[in-house]
Amino acid sequence: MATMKQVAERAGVSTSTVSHVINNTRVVSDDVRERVTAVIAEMRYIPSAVARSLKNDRTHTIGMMVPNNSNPYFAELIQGIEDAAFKVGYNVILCNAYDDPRKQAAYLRVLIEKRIDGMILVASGADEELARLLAHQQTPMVLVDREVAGVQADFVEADHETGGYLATRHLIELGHRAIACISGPRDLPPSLDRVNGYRRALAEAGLDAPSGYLVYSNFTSEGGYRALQQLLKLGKRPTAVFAGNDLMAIGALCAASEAGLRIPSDLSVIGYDDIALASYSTPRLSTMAQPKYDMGQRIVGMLMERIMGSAQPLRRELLQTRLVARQSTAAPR
Amino acid sequence: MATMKQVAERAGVSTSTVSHVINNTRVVSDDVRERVTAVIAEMRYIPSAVARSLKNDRTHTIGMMVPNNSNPYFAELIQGIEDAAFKVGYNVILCNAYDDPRKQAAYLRVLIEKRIDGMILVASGADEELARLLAHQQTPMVLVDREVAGVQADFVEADHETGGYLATRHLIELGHRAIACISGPRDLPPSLDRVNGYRRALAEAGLDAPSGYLVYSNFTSEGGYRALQQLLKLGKRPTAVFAGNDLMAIGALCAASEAGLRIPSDLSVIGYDDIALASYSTPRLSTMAQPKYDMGQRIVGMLMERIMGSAQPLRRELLQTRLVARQSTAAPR
DNA sequence: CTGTTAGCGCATTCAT
DNA sequence: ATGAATGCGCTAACAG
Repeated sequence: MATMKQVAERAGVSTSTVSHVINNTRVVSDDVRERVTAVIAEMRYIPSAVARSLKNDRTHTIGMMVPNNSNPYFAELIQGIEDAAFKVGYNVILCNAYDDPRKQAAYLRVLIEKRIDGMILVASGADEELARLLAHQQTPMVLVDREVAGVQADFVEADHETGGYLATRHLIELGHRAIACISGPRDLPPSLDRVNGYRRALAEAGLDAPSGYLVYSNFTSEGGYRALQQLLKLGKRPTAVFAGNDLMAIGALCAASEAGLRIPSDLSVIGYDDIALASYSTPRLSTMAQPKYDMGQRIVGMLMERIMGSAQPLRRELLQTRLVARQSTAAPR
Repeated sequence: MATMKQVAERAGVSTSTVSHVINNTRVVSDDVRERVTAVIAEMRYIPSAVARSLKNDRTHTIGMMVPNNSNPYFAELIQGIEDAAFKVGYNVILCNAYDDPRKQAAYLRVLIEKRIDGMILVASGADEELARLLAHQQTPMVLVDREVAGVQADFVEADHETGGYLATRHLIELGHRAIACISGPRDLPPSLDRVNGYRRALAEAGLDAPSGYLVYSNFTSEGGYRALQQLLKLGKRPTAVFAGNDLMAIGALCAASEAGLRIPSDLSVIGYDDIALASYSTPRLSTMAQPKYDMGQRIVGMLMERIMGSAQPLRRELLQTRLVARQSTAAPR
């Protein structure tokens, strides 16, 4: 791989001149500029970002840690972020923590070694190692969806409590009174916030939910499938279900269908996230849309401000979700 | 951020000694080793991979270019790759080309600047720039699913032709004779290979497909949805459909349902990929499973061999797909 | 308008 | 068993 020195020699100029024509950072005579440019093309010289980073103390790389890239919510979020980052000249290193705090800490360490300029963290639980690494680290960072104890950083999330509230309100307004909830893991704040919204809506409407109506599962289709099977065993079946994410809602749709229930006439189901496939499930899924694209934009925007050295106080951005009523919800019979 | 030099000073040793205790690369007295280790911990020193890369000419980073991370097939593939890479001490920089050859070329250039050790490319069309960059580049690379004209590199794919053939055979064996095909874009070889397999199976069974039975669309749910609507307008409706990927199959399921058709009694649908959600569509989707995890392992394995300097001839790995019969296919009435 | 030089943080050769 | 010195490829301050 050609180096700048070789280019300089071949063009009969100094490396600093080559550097300046590449970066347009000082005046260069047309004559010389042309010659250098020609040599660069001829030798197919491509500058080394590694050397440049060492010199400049900037890698133009950000790290993105997510629990699981296979969850379409994260995949879509990542895409928005990768997109926004590319536009401002940044690349993203993707890290799947698989909800394993140890793996997450190991990754974080590697990212710091690589001297990423900034970090986007959708945390998978926090262990000591993580907290310690983060505590003494001043790498610009924005936390998404999940705060980390003891870590001071900008934070972005879509209002889960209100989302859960609005989803449940939607069901109530359709006339449902027996409304169950399939929640994500009980140790994840976003899950709990959504459940809190669900509860608030019920309380406000003077409804009460039998204890069996709230079941915790994990954020997968299988989780939703099993949870609905469990709900269907109840003596008094719910007429509507609020699922903590679309994956679970789709699993619930599947279980309902296999149990011979018609959606939405026998059972209404509403999800959360509005992943791309929610528009094409059978039937099309009603859901609370998270502004994933907007979130990606803002997350990158906030991170860039920090990277550029903004010293403003920590920010918390609370975005709003939006009800998307499709075919999986209707009035009870 | 602390540097090795600072650590050395504080520990009262030379930088070379610090380097050696960190990398365990020469004998160091227990006394000194302990002292250095203590100072490292105390100063929270974390070595710079940037400087190390400049020196060693290795970044322990690979670039991964995909058309679109939001397609679950790619998301799951990425996950396997990222997983395998992590195990051997590599990170992956994710690049979404959005089927835009120009963006792809721009990304590639950046990756080369960053001196990635290897590249995994699921190409989005090839433009001149890409070919030129690649042609004169000896970065280890493995191509996935799509070859690039003029580029010599290892290649991995799951046998699309056989996959299409087996999917169609499955339908034929169930007794279908009017079998349509919803294909992906006509400019993508994997699409065409699957169509070829479809045709071969039909021919072998002595069946012919009216021209309207083959419709090209794009690899999204919406694409499948629209394509099925189009098929349903035909005078002689098919009794079964082979969709080029699961996203399209799920879109087709949605369209069929909205048209009042029952799956699989009125219409059988088989997809391709076996994305996680295929197990939980309504009804559960029959599909050709691509060995995504295995592919990820092999892709990374091959790439690592190249990175380690293996000089063996170019390889083509053709993995096999597997029929997963679920509830969306059955005998015609 | 252009060249010389120092140094970014580290690994490694050569001495001792 | 340890240290001094060099250079990886680049940018930028300084000099002319």
